[in-house]
Amino acid sequence: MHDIRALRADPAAYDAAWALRGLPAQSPAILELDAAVRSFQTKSQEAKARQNAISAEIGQAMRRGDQAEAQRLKAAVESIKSEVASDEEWANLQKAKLDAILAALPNLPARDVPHGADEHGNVEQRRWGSAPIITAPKDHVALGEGLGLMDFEAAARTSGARFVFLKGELARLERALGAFMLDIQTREHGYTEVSPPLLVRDEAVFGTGQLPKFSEDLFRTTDGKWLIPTAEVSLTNMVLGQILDEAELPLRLTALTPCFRSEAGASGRDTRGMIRQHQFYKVELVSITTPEQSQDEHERMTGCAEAVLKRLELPFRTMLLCTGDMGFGARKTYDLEVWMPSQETYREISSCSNCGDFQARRMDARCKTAGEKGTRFMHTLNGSGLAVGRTLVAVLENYQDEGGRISIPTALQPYMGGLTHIGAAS
RNA sequence: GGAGAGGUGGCUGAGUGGUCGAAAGCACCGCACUCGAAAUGCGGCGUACCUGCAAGGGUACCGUGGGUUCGAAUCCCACCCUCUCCGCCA
Repeated sequence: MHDIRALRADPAAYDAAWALRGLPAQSPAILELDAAVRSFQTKSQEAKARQNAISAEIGQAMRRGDQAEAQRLKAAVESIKSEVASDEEWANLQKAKLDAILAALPNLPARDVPHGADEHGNVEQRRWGSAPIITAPKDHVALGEGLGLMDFEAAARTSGARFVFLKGELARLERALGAFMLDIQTREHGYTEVSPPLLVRDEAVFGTGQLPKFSEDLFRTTDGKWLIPTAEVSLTNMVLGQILDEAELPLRLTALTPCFRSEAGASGRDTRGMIRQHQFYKVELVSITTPEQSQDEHERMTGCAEAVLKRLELPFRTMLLCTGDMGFGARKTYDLEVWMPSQETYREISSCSNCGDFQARRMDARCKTAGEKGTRFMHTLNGSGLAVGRTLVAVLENYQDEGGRISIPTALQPYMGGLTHIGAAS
């Protein structure tokens, strides 16, 4: 959500920032509605003040038993009443239009975000590790099915496209990865582990920005709740409507949860394999900070995500997303992309965003210093640390050998009961 | 799912149609007293928005949204949430 007062003060800056995201100028329509809202609000409030004054007089007349005077005043208030009602109705109507526009407009990019129309404008920040040398690498589907531990056909029968059954060591590998990541983030990076609700209400999904614009990307239950597309929704909304003491910040929260996405706009993309599923596990990182802390926290969080890939010895690169490729709520985003040997390319495995006060305004989540007057909106950040499904794919592909066996990354072996390989014994 | 109770300011808790944005207590802030502190006394102490150069003025908010009324924390309707008991259940 946007600060209408800041927009009023410098509409050109807003239009310029939205232009970087490919949007036409928004401020003329917004300012016109805003002016209409305020003029009718002022009118109705002034009329209401007159009405309240007369109502008080009626009270006094009734008290001293002057029925005639009371009746006279009641008649006098009639016309004011209808005036109040019509002005108020019109103000509310314009306000609703204004809110609808503001709620659907994306966050403004931070100043240091590179300009660009799409992913080609993203800028590589750093690169870690080197691609393993594998002759004729198989993709994770061939590997998983070859091991007899990955079954897309059975999943299609039970659930349709974009689902999978993992079995045996692969099911365990998924569980191991989740636990491994969670342990790193909680024990080494100071995040508090949370087990959050997977179903949330409209307010929560509005707060993080998936509603009202992106409802078609989500699954909805018959009683009107939403399956979370990421634990970001549950975790960030823990502060919905709250006022926190700044001394408590930053809040660092992490959760391992399933994520549910309809992938409505992605038909035909990544149809093969586990890259793009309706359901996947992810370890999410969320930080709630003061306005001063969020920039440093963003770098820190990105490092927390990178640490997992380093520990697993998976080659990756860190990209700074350009203005045209960022998500709705983000001011600045780093994507982590892991090397996928079968595709000979890097694929997104984590996305770390600083949302500034954008989500906090939508959630009405504020902070204050104890003893001081006034509140400020918090800053919120979220990042994957990491997407478990895609990490599993990356492990399979990067750790395969010619025979289709998978060696287990050293750091992960304790989580696999000491197992060193999946596949034929050696 | 059935029956009942209830949601008031940072907290406890009064208030069932008129000067209630809301008693009182606690907490907090300032001042006085004190060498200092405690205790005590006095004063202050919500949020958002509109308007105004400012001082100030105004509107709204007692779970949420509607309604009745000249006037609603108080009456009516719907919804949300919490608690108790019964049933069912991982």
